Amino acid sequence: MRVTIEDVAKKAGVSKSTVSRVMNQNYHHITEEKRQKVFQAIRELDYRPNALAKGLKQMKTSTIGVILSNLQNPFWMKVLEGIEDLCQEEGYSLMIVNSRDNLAREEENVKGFLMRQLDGLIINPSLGQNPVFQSLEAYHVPYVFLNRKVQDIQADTIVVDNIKGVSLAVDHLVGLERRRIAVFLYPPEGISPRLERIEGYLKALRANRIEVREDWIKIVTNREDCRREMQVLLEAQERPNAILSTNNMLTLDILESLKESGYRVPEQIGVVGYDETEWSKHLDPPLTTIVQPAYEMGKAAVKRLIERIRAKEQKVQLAAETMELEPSLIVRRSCGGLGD
Amino acid sequence: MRVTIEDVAKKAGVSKSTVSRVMNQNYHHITEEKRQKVFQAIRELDYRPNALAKGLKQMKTSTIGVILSNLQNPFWMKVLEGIEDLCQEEGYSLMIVNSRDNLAREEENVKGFLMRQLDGLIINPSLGQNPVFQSLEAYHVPYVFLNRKVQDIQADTIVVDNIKGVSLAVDHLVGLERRRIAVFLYPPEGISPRLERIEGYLKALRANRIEVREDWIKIVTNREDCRREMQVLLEAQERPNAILSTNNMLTLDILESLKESGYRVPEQIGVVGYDETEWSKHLDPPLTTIVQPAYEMGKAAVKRLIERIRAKEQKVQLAAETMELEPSLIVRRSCGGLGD
DNA sequence: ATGAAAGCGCTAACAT
DNA sequence: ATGTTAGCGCTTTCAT
Repeated sequence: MRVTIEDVAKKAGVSKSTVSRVMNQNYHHITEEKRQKVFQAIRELDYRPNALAKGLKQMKTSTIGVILSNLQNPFWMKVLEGIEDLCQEEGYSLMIVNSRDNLAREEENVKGFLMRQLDGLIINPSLGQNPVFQSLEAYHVPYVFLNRKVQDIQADTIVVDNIKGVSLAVDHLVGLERRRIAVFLYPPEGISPRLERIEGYLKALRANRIEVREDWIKIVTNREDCRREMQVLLEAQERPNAILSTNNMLTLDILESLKESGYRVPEQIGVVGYDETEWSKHLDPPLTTIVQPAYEMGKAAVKRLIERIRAKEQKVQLAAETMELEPSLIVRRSCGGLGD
Repeated sequence: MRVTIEDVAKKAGVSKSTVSRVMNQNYHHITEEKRQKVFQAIRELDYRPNALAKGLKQMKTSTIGVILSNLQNPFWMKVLEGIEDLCQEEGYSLMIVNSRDNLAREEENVKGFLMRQLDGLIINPSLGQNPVFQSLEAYHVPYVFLNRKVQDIQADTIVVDNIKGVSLAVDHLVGLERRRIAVFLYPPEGISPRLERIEGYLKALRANRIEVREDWIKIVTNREDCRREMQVLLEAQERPNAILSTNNMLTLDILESLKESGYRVPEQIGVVGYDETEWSKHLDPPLTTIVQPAYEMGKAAVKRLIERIRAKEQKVQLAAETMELEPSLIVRRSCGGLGD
């Protein structure tokens, strides 16, 4: 059988409560002698308290659930690192799941977390609207949304300023006399960062007095699509001299499509990527990217979530907040102009 | 308050047991009428059973814990995908943690999982020996090791044939008349894949009647180190004409060091990487890599783990097994010879 | 076919 | 300072 608190109590010759108190540092005036006995028994039996029983009794699990929409994307791994670091510091364990941008999976994940009585949730929502999010409110579970804003739900949300990010890139390109800028993105589908990036693109062009060309806004769903659209773009009479990518996976497809078409970067066409990764500097050519503060984003989410958990414990209301972080730009060689 | 089984029972006008039976499809001859009532109550109250209570009672959680040593490495994300897919199919939830190759963190993680009464563990061990692994045996928790063999512990282990992997690479290089092969690796420190890859290197050289040069075996710990060792290598009188990397992160550092030294790949020196990634084909030049079947590895681990969980339930013994998967080679341009 | 009740392992209020 | 006990929410045996 498994070792329980009862076994420890017997071995130490004390009651369960005493063991419990020792375990939880409630040294409610416990004699040093008994304390030592308990410690010894715990060690000898290699006792580990049953977290289920403890959680059931205390109505809290000291565990935070994280639902990410895409674990393959290294951006999220950086975010996760921030989450992990702060959680560890604050004494929370983590339960991480991957919704893979799939509504059904996301719903499963939320339900699973709800049943497990997690203390709080950090969610990078798959798509605009998942009905299951309503349950979050009904269940009074503290939660924070990451990166994507969810319509019709008043909730804490940590985002990065996408308008600013894109404008950083556009201004950089314009500074290099590359004013003929096409943009590639995945289908917006109501997903806030995508919408905002396209909005930022339009705004930035306008600010630079560049006319918008609808046919230079390329919405693609996969590699094939990207390749096809790239061909259309490059075979047209008027060609862009720069491409703005809005996603780091998409950037790889763009680079590949360009390479296949025999286009040289940056000589014939410049490329700006979104999200800095380990390999950005190793691409051919090294990539100029818009950097989002991923690690900080993770930390910010945990910080806010813990505030919310505490507020709930103390039964105080907290208004929903949107926290916006600042992106920046790393200039490498993919847009030329750096004397190479 | 939270909705409990009692609330559902009251609302449906039945006992808790009946609700429980309906929930768990133990339709132990329950009248259709009551069943419907229960379903309705569940729906109206948006009831979700408390997993802690359920787990406590049933002594199982239907949850598998995964301890990975490095979430930053995309190789592990692929493994994770395999794990996720099979777990979902088999009705298990997942709890994923990141030990970051840190013994203390790993110990915390194992203990946490033990306390949470998870049904089984999949562990990519940080280092050769973690004393906490002894607890796994003592607690009779089913577990499987991934990728790294742990000494002195008889346990199921899923690995990839590293000797074969390296020999694939060496033979490829030799076929391209690149017989002067240096190898880079992280400090072996008793970590089996590292030891095996270096062993494979020695074996493969011998098989090709190439003399081993100790000074071409470079053990590095980080980027700086890699850069320094690369300089030593390239400034020597006799220089290698190929480099074998043994890790995908290390490959990036190698490429960077080479670039800094002004060396052209593959013209002056060929490079083979370990582990295929999204970006391998986008590197400069596109990278020839040894591919490990990551997804299959994840699936294999879960498959074996579930066998073990079942065996435990039925109280049958299972002998520890080591399952070895086969690597392969993707040839691109980083070793030249492909008519470019 | 269904309900009553015990009990999983723990904590915390209450008693001493 | 420490022990006794009730109870967290569920499943499951045992009655009926």
